[in-house]
Amino acid sequence: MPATIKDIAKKANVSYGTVSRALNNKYGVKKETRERVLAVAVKMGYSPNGIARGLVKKTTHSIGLVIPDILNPFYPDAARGIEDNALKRGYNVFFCNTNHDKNREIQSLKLLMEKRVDGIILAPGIEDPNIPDISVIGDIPIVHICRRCVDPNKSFVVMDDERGGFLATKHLIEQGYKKVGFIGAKDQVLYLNERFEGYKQAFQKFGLELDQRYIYSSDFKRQTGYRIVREILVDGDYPRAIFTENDLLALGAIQGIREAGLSIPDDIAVVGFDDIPFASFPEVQLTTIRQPKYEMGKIAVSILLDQMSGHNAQPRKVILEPQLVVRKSS
Amino acid sequence: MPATIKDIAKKANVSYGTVSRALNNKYGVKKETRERVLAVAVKMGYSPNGIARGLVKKTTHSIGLVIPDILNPFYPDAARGIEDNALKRGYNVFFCNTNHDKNREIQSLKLLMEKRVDGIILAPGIEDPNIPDISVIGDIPIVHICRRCVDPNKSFVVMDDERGGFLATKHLIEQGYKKVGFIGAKDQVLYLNERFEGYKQAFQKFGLELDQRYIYSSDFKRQTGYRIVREILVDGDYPRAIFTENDLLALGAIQGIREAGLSIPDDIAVVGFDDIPFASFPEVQLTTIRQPKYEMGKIAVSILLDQMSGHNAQPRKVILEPQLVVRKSS
DNA sequence: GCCATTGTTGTAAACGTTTGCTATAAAATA
DNA sequence: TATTTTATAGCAAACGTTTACAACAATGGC
Repeated sequence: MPATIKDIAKKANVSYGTVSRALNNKYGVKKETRERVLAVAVKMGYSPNGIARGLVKKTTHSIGLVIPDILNPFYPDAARGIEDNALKRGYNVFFCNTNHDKNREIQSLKLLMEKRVDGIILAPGIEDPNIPDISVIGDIPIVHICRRCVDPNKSFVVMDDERGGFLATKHLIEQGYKKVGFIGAKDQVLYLNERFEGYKQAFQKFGLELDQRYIYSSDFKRQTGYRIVREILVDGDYPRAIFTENDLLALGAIQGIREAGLSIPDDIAVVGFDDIPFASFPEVQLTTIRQPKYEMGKIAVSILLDQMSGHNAQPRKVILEPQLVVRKSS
Repeated sequence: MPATIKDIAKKANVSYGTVSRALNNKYGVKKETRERVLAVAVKMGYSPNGIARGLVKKTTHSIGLVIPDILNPFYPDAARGIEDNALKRGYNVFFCNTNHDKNREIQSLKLLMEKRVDGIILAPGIEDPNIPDISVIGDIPIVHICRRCVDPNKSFVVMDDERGGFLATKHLIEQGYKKVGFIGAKDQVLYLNERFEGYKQAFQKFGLELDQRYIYSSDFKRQTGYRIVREILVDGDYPRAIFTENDLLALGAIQGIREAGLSIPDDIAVVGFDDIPFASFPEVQLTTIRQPKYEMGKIAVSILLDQMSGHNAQPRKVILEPQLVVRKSS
């Protein structure tokens, strides 16, 4: 329905090849012809058809973004870093939220492949036993964020999660806590859980014994943090400090602790991970490990664009430094 | 680079028209031929080229989503409702965040137009004097959310914001507060600010005089709510209750009030708008007006899809009911 | 005044599909 | 057996661009 290049050509009395050249500021068209064509184009409200263009140029100027949970405030921040920078370079981003559902992750990647996006940024969800099959995207450039990709040929931008876990746990131990618990996805996950590794490492470093009773398996949801804490508090046998794999879990835990009539950090200290905006609110004041979320997205885009251009395209592995932010919950 | 329909045709010894029919389960191809073709296709790892398909079918199976601020927790919720339902029907969504920047909104819409998305869901940002020009999208179906579109031919899904503002203010007045203030975007916005209207309406209904001193002009950011409150508290002349245009402003206001050593709701009561997840956290317990965010996104998608199908395509104006959620901040 | 050069424009193939039309062979009908 | 119907498959146009190549006129050098 919108005007095409041929419509313009007819109105301007030139061939449509010339129109294309005029519109794209290509060399080889007389100034006055170009101006006439342009005038006709704006008068007809011409909008180039990216689909047709994509077919011949084999590039769509769009990238795909796959994340596991848009409701986790970590991701909107990263998404913003990605979208800001993509748009700046003229790229649109296809956005896919998987709810940590592996099948949906695959489905999304397949759709992105069919859409022939020029590149993909993937924040994988929880892994599950049927090995995640990234191969559905053919050889579309991809960069992983948040989680290292085992494939040595693929780029990623991650935090040093192990160090983050270490810093958090070390902080708690140094505060004098002996019984430091962990809440996180230690089981569902096939790959190494680095934050958990860092936790264990801190114990080792300080010569403390790991107590399996205080390690609680969980997903990434606030409610789960809440539920676990309520359960262990009725038990009576609970740790005096807790390191949680993300801030949402920490917030749930804090709620559980408070509702049980205990105080933070006097009865139980809590340290989270991510530094989502809410963590800094005066009502919360959660000690946590800061991730440069926006930055992470931004870097991922520029790596991806390098990869797509073919220039500077060797796989890059970026590991960002975590930062302990001490607030009042510990 | 990926295998095309012609590659398959060659391998399977049929014409490429037949391959297309086989792949799409069209009538008119012998069962064994179809199976042979399908086998070749999976062996070659065929992925249909949506670009080429889009060119001939004039439909891309993708929709655009334009929102003003992904960092406001209201929108991820709505985005999830949109993406869930779009994906269910096989549609991908192009995601655009505008940071309340009108130029960027236009740029995003233009890009979506070039990408020839089948439909658009738009949550407009703050309006500004140079009239927002939606016409860049030609006649792509569009449905507005969060804000009513004046064009009678366009669909929208909104809350009854005026009623929401009324309910919030009424609640405060009924609690016995006489000096009820307002923080929100009363100035930058050209169109009628319905929440503010509801606020004024409540005053009228209770026969109270509106006090201009307690009406504060603001954007939608938490920091702004904080700043405004700090300013008015040093002033000394401040309202005893505040209705803010959204929850982020309320959270900022609460922080400001607490940091000034005042207590909520004893010294100042606060009511927000949106019911973002944090509002219900025990640390916050913000009284607010609930918006059915996920639902809103979901409805928008189904209206849009109707519009796109041409069936059931008359413009629909959906106005959802607000719900007052009383917590501890009032 | 002839040839080479330059600047401008037109022509047509290509991108990877879908689909209406035609062609063929087999099956059904007369 | 001759004719019509049906099932299957091939052919080619179309979608809206980009771009290599050819065509042509005007210009300049000799």
